[in-house]
Amino acid sequence: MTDAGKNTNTIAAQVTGKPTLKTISKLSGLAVPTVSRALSDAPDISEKTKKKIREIAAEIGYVPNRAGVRLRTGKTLVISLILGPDSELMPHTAQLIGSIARALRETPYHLNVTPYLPDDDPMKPIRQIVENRLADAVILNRTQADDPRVAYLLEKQFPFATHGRTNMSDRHAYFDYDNAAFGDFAVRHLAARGRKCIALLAPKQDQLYATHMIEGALATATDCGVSLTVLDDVDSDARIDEIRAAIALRLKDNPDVDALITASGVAAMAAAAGAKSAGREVDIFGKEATSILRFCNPNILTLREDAARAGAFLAEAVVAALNDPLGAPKQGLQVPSEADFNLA
Amino acid sequence: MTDAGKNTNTIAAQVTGKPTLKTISKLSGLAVPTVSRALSDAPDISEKTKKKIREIAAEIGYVPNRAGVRLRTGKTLVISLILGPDSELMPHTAQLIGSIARALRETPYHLNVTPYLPDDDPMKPIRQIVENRLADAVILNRTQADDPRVAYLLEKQFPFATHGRTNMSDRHAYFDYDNAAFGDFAVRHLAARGRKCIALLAPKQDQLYATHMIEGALATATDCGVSLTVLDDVDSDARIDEIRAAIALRLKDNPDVDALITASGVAAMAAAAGAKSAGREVDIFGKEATSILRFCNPNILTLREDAARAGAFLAEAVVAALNDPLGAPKQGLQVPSEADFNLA
DNA sequence: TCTAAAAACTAAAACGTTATAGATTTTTCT
DNA sequence: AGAAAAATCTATAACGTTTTAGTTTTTAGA
Repeated sequence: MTDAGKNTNTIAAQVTGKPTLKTISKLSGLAVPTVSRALSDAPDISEKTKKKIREIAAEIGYVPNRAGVRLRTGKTLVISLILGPDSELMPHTAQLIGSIARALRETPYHLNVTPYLPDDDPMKPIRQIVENRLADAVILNRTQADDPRVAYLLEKQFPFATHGRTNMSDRHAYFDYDNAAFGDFAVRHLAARGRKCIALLAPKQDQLYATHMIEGALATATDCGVSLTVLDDVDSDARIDEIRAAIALRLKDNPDVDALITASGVAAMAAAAGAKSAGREVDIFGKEATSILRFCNPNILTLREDAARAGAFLAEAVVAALNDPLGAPKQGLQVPSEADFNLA
Repeated sequence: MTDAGKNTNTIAAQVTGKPTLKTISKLSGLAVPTVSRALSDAPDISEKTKKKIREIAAEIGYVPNRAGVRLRTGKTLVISLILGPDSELMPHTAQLIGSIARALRETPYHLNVTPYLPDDDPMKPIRQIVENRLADAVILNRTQADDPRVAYLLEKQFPFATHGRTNMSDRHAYFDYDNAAFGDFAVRHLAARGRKCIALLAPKQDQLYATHMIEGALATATDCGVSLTVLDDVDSDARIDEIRAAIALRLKDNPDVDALITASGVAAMAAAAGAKSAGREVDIFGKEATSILRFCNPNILTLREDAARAGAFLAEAVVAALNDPLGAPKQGLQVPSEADFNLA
């Protein structure tokens, strides 16, 4: 009744099924390519036409069919996050994933998770993605200094960004925690608390983050006039019980150590337990994602690593690389600040 | 030199670019649709032809182009995991994601992560996926008893599986932790330790998992002859400091309580802190994902919730639903066992 | 006013797949 | 052997998009 007098119903009402370019084409009387070019703001379409087409598209809620785009252009509109088995155990991985996915919502890209197993070749998922064009870009979660995946992606000129630096970092987008600044901060703080003999827990493998941490810590230790030992045969990525046992042993070997710096919250916890079992009273300074340690073991000093920020940055970096393949890769560091610090 | 005498190079060597059905068609002398039907094991292709085509496909490493399939069939080969903002804070979310993705590797499906924000309408991502066919199925991470997303998906007959039961659970695939058994286990264990007056920490909202926990705990409490109080105005999902404060208050109100059951590891930790600040000596029994509490606070009793198993199950369940839409939905419960138990 | 140039639009083709309907070959039956 | 039936294969078309190479229309220039 209400619109009985009108001979033109709303455009939207005339549409049945999911709208396509063809729908808009019929509605506007213009050819399909014209509609396509209008929506992509091509220069050879008049402003008047563009406006009309955009209006119709908005009214009927046109959304491009991804399969069509993908088939025609070869672009997948997918960004793949490569997840190693250790990633799943890191407390901040979920935040990383969530924040990447959330940032990508502002873009046409969707986030895809590609896992590999401990006994898998880490190259396999990457190669599959590149060779079968399963994604337009990838994000690597935990990189090593000399990461073969990074070398491969660089060689193939496949867009990517990494969480963690590598030896090839000048050539790719990354986000990393500033572990040198962390080392500095930790040593400075421990020195201010009157500690004189600090030990730093480093992984067995030659990891770049450990290198940075050690560099930062060593420089500041010299500065502050405290001693710094690197316990470099303890694997921070090892199981918590192993770390505890190793720490206890090391403390016995180093009777003067009165403070410990660790690379993760889990290691900090293990260190606290190890110190306790060795009957030693030491300060522990760790880096953690959740700031739950403050609660669980208030004697542990921590700096918070912001996974959400990392994810948002990586998403932006990788999209920037896609939009401008020749531009300089976006690189970010989270410099720890007082605000990230959990006082004991 | 080595193969100079051969007039037939390997087939693979003749192929340039990414192989398609057309490539196989040319190589085999058969029409493209024949190749397609052979690879999909259609009944009207001879075994001899199938064998030949499969061999060629294997040799040149043919992988179907997803865009082609998607455009033609409407199938996306994507399964989407819906991630709420709270999911990111749960310690087992990363494991859940990883295990789903890993299980899907055995299938043609890829895992896609779709997040929503605290102030977003939780229905929005679901509606987008269903309306724009962005995935063939979805997995919901944390469901409420009366989840509107579940109602919507059921109405639309869109395939899905949930992590956590709902009021409509008989009609959809799910995996859940058996919280009734957890309640039973916890009460039984605490009673065996000589505790007489147990309090159970339940969320403010009417959550199904809490209902189950309470049911299980109550029944067993009667059985064991211990008293059980439900502290039902404490939100287990609240911030850790709030829980601590609330617990401390509640303990003062209930001077006889000598044990606490919580739904999560975080809550258990908060409860431990609350008990301490109230100057009370109580047993804490919680459910956790990482079994790190045993290390961090060895006084907390926990049962381990296996997120990896949940993920694997959900992946299988959702693929089963896609393969057989009319079949009975797959439903799984993780029944806690002694093996999952961390002794104090 | 007529022509040349610029602007605005369109026709056709292609990306890789699969469904439908039809064509060919082979087998079976009388 | 010939016809009918069964088995096997193929031609065509379509999914929705964008690119290329036009074609038509408008504007500018003389």
